[in-house]
Amino acid sequence: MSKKATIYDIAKELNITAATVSRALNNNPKISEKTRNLVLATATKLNYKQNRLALALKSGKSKNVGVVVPFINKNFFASVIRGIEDELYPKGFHVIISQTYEDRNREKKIIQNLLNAQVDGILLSTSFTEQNKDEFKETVKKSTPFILFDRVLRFNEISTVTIDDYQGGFVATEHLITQGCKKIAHFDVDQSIELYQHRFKGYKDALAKHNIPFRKEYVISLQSNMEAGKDAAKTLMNLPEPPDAIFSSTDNGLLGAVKYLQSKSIKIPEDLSVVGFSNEPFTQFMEPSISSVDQSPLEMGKMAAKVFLEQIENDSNEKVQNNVVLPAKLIVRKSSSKT
Amino acid sequence: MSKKATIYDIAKELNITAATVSRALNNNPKISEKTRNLVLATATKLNYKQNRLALALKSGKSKNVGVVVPFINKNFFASVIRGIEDELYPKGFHVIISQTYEDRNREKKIIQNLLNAQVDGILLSTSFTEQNKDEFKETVKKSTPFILFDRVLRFNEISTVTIDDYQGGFVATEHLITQGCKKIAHFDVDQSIELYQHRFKGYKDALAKHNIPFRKEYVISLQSNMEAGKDAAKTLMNLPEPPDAIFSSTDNGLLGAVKYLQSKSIKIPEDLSVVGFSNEPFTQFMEPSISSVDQSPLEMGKMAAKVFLEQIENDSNEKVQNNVVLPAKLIVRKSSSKT
DNA sequence: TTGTACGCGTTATCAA
DNA sequence: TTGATAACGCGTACAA
Repeated sequence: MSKKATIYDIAKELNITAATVSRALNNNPKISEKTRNLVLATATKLNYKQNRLALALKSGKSKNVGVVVPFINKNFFASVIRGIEDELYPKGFHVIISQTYEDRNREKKIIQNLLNAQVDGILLSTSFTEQNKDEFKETVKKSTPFILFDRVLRFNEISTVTIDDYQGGFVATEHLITQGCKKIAHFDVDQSIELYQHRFKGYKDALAKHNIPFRKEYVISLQSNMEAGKDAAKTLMNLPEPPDAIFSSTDNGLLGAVKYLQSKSIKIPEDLSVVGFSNEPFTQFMEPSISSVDQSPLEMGKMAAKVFLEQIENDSNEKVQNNVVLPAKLIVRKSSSKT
Repeated sequence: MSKKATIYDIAKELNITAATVSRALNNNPKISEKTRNLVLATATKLNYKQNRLALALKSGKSKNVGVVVPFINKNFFASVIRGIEDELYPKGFHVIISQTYEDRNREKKIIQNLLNAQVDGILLSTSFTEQNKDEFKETVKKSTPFILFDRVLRFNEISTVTIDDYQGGFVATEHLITQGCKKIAHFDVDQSIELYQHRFKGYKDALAKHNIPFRKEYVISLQSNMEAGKDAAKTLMNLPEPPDAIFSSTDNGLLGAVKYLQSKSIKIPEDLSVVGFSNEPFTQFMEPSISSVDQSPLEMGKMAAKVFLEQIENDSNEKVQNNVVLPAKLIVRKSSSKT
């Protein structure tokens, strides 16, 4: 058996026609029990396997979905993908992975590419921002369903899955206040990205609720990496009145800050309490362990997949838009537990 | 433009035939410059995009490769996948991800599934072991190229990409000896998996080279998780003569051990030095930071992809078997630096 | 240089 | 109940 068996091979074997074989294989009622069994028997005998490509071409459904993220090997995205896979694989879908490196041009190419591959849908965490929303819109105006997750842009026709970043920012900040902190700084990343806007707003509103004045010198925008975090911490501590807490929208930035503070013998949480965002794995193993807001990536992936499934079931005539917001859970650890 | 444009649409537009359009699009020399430009112009005008499915069915090449790993959201595998993607995407391949959860039955189904999808190759880290090598062989005896990486089984016709686990085990152990450790324990995981055999052998040979007697009570087999690591450390420390070092084949197991040792106020590295394996991200952020053997997952992914590419270029008549062994790099950190 | 005709593997429609 | 035929979108011998 050099070549793969087709329905023609099994038709020839039984002196019937391929159409009949196809019917037998697909549980079509219009066929005699006898020939069906015959077909099934020779199918296994010839080790026949359905060719998904042919089926896809014929049906117009490839049973593939594209998943596009900035980086595959970041814990958060890897876990989201896992959630998507978990949900979609049992339904017979294959997941095609691509990464953008946060490069918008690359993202456009990737989307085009996936569309050419006739994927049945695209789940993506975009690197486009409010500034280039229109450009993004152009590459998306297709009949193929798009689901945006985590890093999203809002359009009337496109479903999104996010966590409640506002609530996350609010709860984290309020927690620090409850611990007795009064001078709470904030690490922001990029206000042209919705989720950072929301975290920032949560922070501000929590301060306001507790009558703590907002000070703009306590807010630093930084890249999401250790070096930037170090610099930011340094800047803060050189202030005439340094903060007694940091709520960071990025765990990675916070990591750098913590390392810097420890090098300066500033005690965490006694001298300064910190809470991060993302619940990166390292946060729980550090000394002290770092409090962080969990984004439940697995659930987010599953939810994105579910929204996609609903979308393609719903007689595609009218698009159902669905904006799911998952809860954000603050995980309190030593870095913000003074008692 | 509700429907996607095909070559027929653009043919009709120009009153030529689809064949001519196809030629123009594929840089076929047998065509006049004039019609080519005409075709190209209307192609962009109609927003034509090649249907990969049809091409795949026609050519027998789907330009998809399957990647199968135990878990997507483990740092090591996520990074391998990233390496594969980095290498394959520029060559026009799409990467289809699947995870087995270390379930052999699931792995078999996944492979079948990918084969039905007509992937051009499968790169996988298998959950089959020496004991069920034959069963694995059966599901693989296909014309589709298979590349095994990290967790491999050896067959004459199948290429593999691994790191030098033996060398990793050897160097890690010798490093501990150099640091003055004389009673070096070993955390093993599963001797039916080749890579753990090799690490174990490296450990033993390093001891032998330095005339340190091998003690079998110093070797513990455990699951790759924190709880198991805790128990293992406890067992070791309750020995009449507890070790002064641990070389662990698993970072995760070692993590549990370190936590246990610290809870017992055993100082690392002063009282006991440790070296792990995998260079998991958390190892560098812990206090003390943990020495570990790096597996260069990115390179492994790239290499697996390269081996695959060679394989399909080579006029598939004779299979080229290629067993690549990447170097293992010991990363020395505080947990094994006494000076 | 261009057109005609066919096949890749399936399924769906119509006839028998 | 089964067979013949067309169609999905593309590339490519072969003929013109």
